[in-house]
Amino acid sequence: MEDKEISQAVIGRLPRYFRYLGELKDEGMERVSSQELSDIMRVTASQIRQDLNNFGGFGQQGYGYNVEYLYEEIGKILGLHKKHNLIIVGAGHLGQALVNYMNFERRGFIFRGIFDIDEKIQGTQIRGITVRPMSEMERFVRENDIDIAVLTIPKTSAVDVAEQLVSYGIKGFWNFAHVDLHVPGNIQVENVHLSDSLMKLSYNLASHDA
Amino acid sequence: MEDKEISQAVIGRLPRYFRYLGELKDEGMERVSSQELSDIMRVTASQIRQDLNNFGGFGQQGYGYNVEYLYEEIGKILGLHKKHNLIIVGAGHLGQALVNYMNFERRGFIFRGIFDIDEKIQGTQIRGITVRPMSEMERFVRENDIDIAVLTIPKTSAVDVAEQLVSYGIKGFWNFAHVDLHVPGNIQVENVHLSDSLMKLSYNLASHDA
DNA sequence: TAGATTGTTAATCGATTAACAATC
DNA sequence: TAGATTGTTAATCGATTAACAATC
Repeated sequence: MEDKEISQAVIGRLPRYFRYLGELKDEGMERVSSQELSDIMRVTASQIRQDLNNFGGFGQQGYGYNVEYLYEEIGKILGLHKKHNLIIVGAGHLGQALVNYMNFERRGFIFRGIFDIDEKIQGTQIRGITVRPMSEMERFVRENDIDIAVLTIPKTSAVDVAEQLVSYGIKGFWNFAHVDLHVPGNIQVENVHLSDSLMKLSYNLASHDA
Repeated sequence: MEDKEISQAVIGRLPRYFRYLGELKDEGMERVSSQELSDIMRVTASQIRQDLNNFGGFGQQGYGYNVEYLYEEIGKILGLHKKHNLIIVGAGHLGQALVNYMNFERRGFIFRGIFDIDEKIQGTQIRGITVRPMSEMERFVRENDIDIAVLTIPKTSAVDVAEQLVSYGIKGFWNFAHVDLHVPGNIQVENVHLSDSLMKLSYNLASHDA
């Protein structure tokens, strides 16, 4: 979509800009300067302007940025104007928690199906969505235009399942399994490694006692 | 604990080293060179050596690194030899999922208490832990040597609750609320912003269609 | 000893910050 | 027009990679 490759450092900051602009919008704020946003978000004004200018000139000299416009534009950059069809693989506690969290749907990420190997929960429903056996996964993915698979399964099976899903046409993974997936370069993987996150906290707690 | 400040970039890579070394150890591998590890983990050997040397010389010229020793040392650096007492604030689906995930306890993160404002679930148990009212939180934190609070509450209350918890003596937050906490500099915050993560995936999917 | 591989210094690359001309 | 603030170039800072002497 864009010409030059944008660094992941910049992309990682976009959702936070989006969040703060959404809040300012809800507060009825009409315009904001990079300096004001800098004060609120505690990043440099320079970084804000540099980041935004990777995608175009959204501001106006002497005025600043229109809050609602910038909010909408960042939303588009993030692809939030597009709908995504998701499946969850692994209907354990975490998988259920994600299905039950409504805010993702508000942003266009729609849970279409849930799959699990456990026969005891197959056929049950989670927020109105039936838990299906893995054997139905291929057909379901192909017939329902699924582009994202959420992996909330043990790491032992995650790599294999991911490989299968790639062959079914999945384009992106939201991977909660504690393992690195190896997928072709055209497939996107976003990892959420909770234990890694907790270990970072642990390190920072320990090193602060110094 | 360490002399010079280590960058968060390095710290962020430690859990991944730890994970791979644990796997190699389980496979019975005795020694590993930075080059071998580089091939497996797909990072440069140079980066591995640089990262490790922030904390000391764990290897031996001509030999490489002893897998088990390095694994243990990184564990210590990450503070995993210390126990942490945790409370969960917010007993919704996500809070419950975290309590039910046993692997954190294996690493020394022990869930001691669960708190929620919803009277209907107060008194119920999640994996043997009673859900308590918020009014009991202060006493519980002080009497049970709680150092980490896991926030799985809506963002509207997270900032206030965090401020209270700081006054009760909490040292670190594992924050799943979609808001930035403002806490004193001696308090550690590790954020898990799931919707930010999903937005990054969305961006990368969209930009790949280009 | 010879070969292998670390620890560490130096070179490169990329990201952040500062500065300011362009312009609303 | 004068003031404000962007867009963008230049300077700085930090992180990554390369190279190699030290050494097991």
